[in-house]
Amino acid sequence: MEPIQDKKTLLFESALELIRVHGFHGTPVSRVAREAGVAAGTVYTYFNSKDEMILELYKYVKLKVLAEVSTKDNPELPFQQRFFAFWDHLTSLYLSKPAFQSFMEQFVSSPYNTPELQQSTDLWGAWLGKFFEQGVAVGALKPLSPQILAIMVIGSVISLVRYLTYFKSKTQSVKGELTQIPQMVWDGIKNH
Amino acid sequence: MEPIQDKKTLLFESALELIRVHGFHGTPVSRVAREAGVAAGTVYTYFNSKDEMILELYKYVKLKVLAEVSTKDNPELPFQQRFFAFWDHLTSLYLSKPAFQSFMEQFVSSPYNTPELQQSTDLWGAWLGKFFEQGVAVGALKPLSPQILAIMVIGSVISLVRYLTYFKSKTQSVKGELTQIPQMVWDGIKNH
DNA sequence: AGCTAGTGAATGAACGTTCAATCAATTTTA
DNA sequence: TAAAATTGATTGAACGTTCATTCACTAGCT
Repeated sequence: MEPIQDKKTLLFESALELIRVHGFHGTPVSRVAREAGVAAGTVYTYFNSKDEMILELYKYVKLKVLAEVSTKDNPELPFQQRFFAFWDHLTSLYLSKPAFQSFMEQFVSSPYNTPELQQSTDLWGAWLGKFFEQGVAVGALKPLSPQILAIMVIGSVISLVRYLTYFKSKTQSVKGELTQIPQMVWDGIKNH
Repeated sequence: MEPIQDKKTLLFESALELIRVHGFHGTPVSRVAREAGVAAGTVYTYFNSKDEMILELYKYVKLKVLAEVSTKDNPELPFQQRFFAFWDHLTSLYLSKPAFQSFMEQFVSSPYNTPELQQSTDLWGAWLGKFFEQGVAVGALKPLSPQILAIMVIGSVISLVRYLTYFKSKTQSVKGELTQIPQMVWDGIKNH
């Protein structure tokens, strides 16, 4: 846990956790404020509206994910190794911060998300694009557009994490097999 | 389009479309009623609460998906062929009924969804399980648990459909490559 | 003193839900 | 058969609550 920097971050973290449990509509602004230790009105010195807060929260989380994954990537390594590391980092990030995963999923499937928003400058998307581009460039990946490759990979990570979240109990039997998922994805996207 | 059977179905369809556009919270019961051509109070002769309506809607949609996909499956065919047909049917169902896809995504990532609900009897999940089991049994798929295989496949379908929904314009460049996604998934899960 | 940040009670709109009244259809009675 | 009674679905105005947002006021800092 990094130290809380400013009040905005405090509000973000408070909102994240509440939204994970209760969803957007189930988390009143007043509650976000209270959990963050401030009064309801204070939220409006940092955001113009609840909607704006949620939009900024989305950008905040995306940046955090980018920071985590990009820092741990080592472009010197052979691409296959980078891929498995990437998979691992993203999966464990989501598993260790369930509020990230939950919020992102809720957000992208909500009316907050629009084609315009998705196409606006998106550092995480850009980083992903470059990552898979490099994989293609060095001949490790099938010569497909980075977007298509990202679809494959991110989709599987999300499904896997969701599965683990909803079937915590049942997973004893299949836990051993879970490590095979990145291998399968790799088999699907690798060249030859 | 099948003819509208009863008022419940009418309410379901009305709710589906409204939720697709405005989300759960953005669609008041009164609006669902109005679009269905009934008064607000009428909704409560069919459902005990808005929440209950949404839970039933979830089951309704899952059954529709199951009906569509299972009817079109032909167990006589070689498994690889069944797999590509399955992929195709599920993808085009979601693309042709955006409200299905949108509602299901919103639902599963919302607080409505619980581990208990996911583990309660689920015909669609059961059908999927059997489908992939058969693939393993005939030696077409890697010997993994059906759940794991389902994660891989469904995850990619969802990501693909979501991508197409949010990047309608950009897809000209990559559209040709999209057909390669099921092929990649197949490469990942097939035996040897 | 002046300024900024923070407070939290107050406001008003929106929403889920209720319920007395209405209506259409069906059954009973004469 | 015709009138009367019964039934149950439907209506929509009204209720109570919740919540986002505002704002007059306060606290703390320089």
